[in-house]
Amino acid sequence: MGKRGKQMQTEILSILRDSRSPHSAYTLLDRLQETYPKIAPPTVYRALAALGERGQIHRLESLNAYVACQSEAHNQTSVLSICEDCGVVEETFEPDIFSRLSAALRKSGFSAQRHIIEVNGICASCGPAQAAV
Amino acid sequence: MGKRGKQMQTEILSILRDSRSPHSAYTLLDRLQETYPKIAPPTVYRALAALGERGQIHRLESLNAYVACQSEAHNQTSVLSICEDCGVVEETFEPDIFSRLSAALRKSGFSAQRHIIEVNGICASCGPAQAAV
DNA sequence: AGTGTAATGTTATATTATAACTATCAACGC
DNA sequence: GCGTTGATAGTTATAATATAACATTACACT
Repeated sequence: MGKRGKQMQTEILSILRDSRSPHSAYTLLDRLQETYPKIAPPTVYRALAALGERGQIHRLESLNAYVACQSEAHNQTSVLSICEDCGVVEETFEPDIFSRLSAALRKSGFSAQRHIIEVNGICASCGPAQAAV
Repeated sequence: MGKRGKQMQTEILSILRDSRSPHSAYTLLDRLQETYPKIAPPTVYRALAALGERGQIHRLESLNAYVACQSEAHNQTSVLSICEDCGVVEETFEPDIFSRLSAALRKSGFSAQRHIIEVNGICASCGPAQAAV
């Protein structure tokens, strides 16, 4: 990994950390182009791939977008809950659910390697309890 | 819904049911064009949307692809397990896991509406037990 | 410096999805 | 029957996401 790659990864991570909402690769590209006018999509995708491998970001498969990992312990599989109202993504850890899931699938001979759990709904700040206030 | 729309939906459903592996929208488009040479992407996407709403197909968010629902009871949320080796997708029902997941999120005020659970791994036919045979 | 390898840059293009507009057709009141 | 309306489908174009393929640079080692 060269200097430039690291730099891009750091920039992307800081953009993602500044907001709890997901950003698409092209939103990130636009942001990076403010500083580095000439970068192209592969640069962003390479940085995203590197960050993803280290567990520093998560890809939201249902949105084709990316968020920063909110935990210290990267590479822990997590549940990503997405508020349909405000767009905020929260990360929660439910190791028990993952192991049950793996166990359930193992019964039919399936060996789980990667779990993708995304839940759409309404977050605490947007929910009816808040709306009523 | 007109005649043509229904026809497309039926065709797509039968293509998807003929294989347990996911098909992309454009693979389906190619297949449909063998019979209806002039159809365009929106036709396919409209049919997929209608089938999806009725729970007759599932979209694999992590693959941007579609499979037929394998259950009689559509609209039951299911776990989709994807074999990384042969590509086959199996659908399993774990209502208990979904309710635990919703319950866990509810603790932090999140109200779950839609669960996306996809698991990548190796299926029974491709697993080490089989490889050893 | 010279060579080999990995990282980055660049161009082009593939893949997935939808917007926006037009045409068709069926149901309805007249 | 005839026009009006609203829903469905067709068409064209383009947006959004992602990667292939190749050129260039940087860097480590000799």
